[in-house]
Amino acid sequence: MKETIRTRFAPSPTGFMHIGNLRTGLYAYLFARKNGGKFILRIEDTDRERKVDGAVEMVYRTLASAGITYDEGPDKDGGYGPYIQTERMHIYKEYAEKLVEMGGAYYCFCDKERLEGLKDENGVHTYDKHCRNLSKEEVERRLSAGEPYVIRQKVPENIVSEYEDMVFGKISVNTADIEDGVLLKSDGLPTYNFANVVDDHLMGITHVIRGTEYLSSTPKYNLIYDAFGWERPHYMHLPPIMKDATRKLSKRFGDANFEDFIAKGYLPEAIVNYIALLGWCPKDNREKMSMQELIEAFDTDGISKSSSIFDETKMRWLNGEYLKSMSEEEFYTIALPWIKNAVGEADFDERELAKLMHTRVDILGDIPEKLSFLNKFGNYDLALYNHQKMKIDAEVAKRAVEVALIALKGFDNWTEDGVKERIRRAAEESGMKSGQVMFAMRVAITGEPVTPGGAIEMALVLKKGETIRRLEQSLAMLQQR
RNA sequence: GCCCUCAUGGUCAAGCGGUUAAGACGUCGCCCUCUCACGGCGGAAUCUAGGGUUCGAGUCCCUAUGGGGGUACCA
Repeated sequence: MKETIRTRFAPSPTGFMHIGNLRTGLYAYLFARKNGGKFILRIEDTDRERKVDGAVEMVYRTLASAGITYDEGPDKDGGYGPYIQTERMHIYKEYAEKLVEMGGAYYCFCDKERLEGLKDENGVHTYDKHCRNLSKEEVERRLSAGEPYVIRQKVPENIVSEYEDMVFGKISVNTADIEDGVLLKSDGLPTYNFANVVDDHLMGITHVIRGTEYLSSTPKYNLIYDAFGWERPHYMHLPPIMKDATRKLSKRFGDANFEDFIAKGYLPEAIVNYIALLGWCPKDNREKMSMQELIEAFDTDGISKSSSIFDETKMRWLNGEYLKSMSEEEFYTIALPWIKNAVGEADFDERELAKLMHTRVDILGDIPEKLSFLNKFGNYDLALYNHQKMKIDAEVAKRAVEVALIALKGFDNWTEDGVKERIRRAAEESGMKSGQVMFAMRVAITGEPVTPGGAIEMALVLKKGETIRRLEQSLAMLQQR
């Protein structure tokens, strides 16, 4: 029987979840789901210095919002727990000692000063294996004398350690380039590397999916698996997501985290969809895909080896596609809070506003700016009336605005057809083109060069009273020039 | 320094020894049109460089260059 695939996502709770991190989790999730396996969440919180309060909750919230569900985790026991690293602390020492017994590691009593002295001209130091061959007796003696120690990995000398990465292919490193790294620190806690290997093994992880920063150190981890006599997992290393050609997306790049994008008015599905495409391409080149479609299409083959640059412009577009594919009702529901926020106390028809916004925004955060004309009207530049193609300028506009004002002042059928027809007739009667009148009217009642809709739409949204008031004010401005 | 690794338009990318080198975003132009947007149509723009291998190389090999990562009692 084929083994059940188990992948894990192991974030450190050091703040918000950034996009690169989330993508790693997403791929691990997709791979597990695609292959009918299990996806496990493990919290790696051993770095007490960088630990941030509330960050674990943030991980839960982000995954839930992104639609990434896990089968096992801190709050979902699957029999391989605990799933929080600090709760597993007792395990590592035991395994480190066991490894010493098995000959894969050794006690080291070298102090900081000695280690410092090992640095070469580049400030890089490589441990000289000073304690590697201490006699059993000496180790016992020093241990019982209470000397501080660490446990180091006993890396086999001069062999080539290699493995087959699922995206990068064969990776091989000569052990001469691998130092006898610390597995257990002098405070009795494991180093990340060691904790990772032990946890992955104990949790039955079959496929380790993580960033390329571990690509070249994986042979070292494999040697630990070997020393324990454990089966090595499969590895899938993912290239980084960059901010630009030379800089990785980092937590310092403020907007690169999930929550901020949500706050800017992005849809979680769109973010997930976009990041899925950063570094992976489905066989059929589809772009807009639901989570279910991503799961079905996901394949290791389509994963790229080179890093990719995060392009918010494209994510905006994708988000816009999601918005546009919504029904009027759906869009209204999610846009309402943003519209309310833009409109404030003023009384406008939010459904109409939602309709106007639907095809005009890529992200919900664009709404307030697009609706600013509702509550803001005052002196504007009369040059706005210049439009060559419409054959119009302020002089022509004066007549046009007057025509519109007269036509609408006593008019009560304030509907799209009603107002439109009225303006059309009035234009005709005055010998002007209806386009000219509408153009001028639109500017006259908004004071904006660009508006989310034409004169009629603006008039309907502003309602009669405000429309007339603005027409009068604009006419006065035009007459005074 | 040493080790690992990557390299197709501005960006994401397809390509798997023979292609007019896809597609998408962006950009530019046109159409639609009361501005904008939506929608439709069209254009410009890419194989880092040099050596091999081969009848033939974006595709395979080597070198250089550039980028990323590692080289910690960080993760």
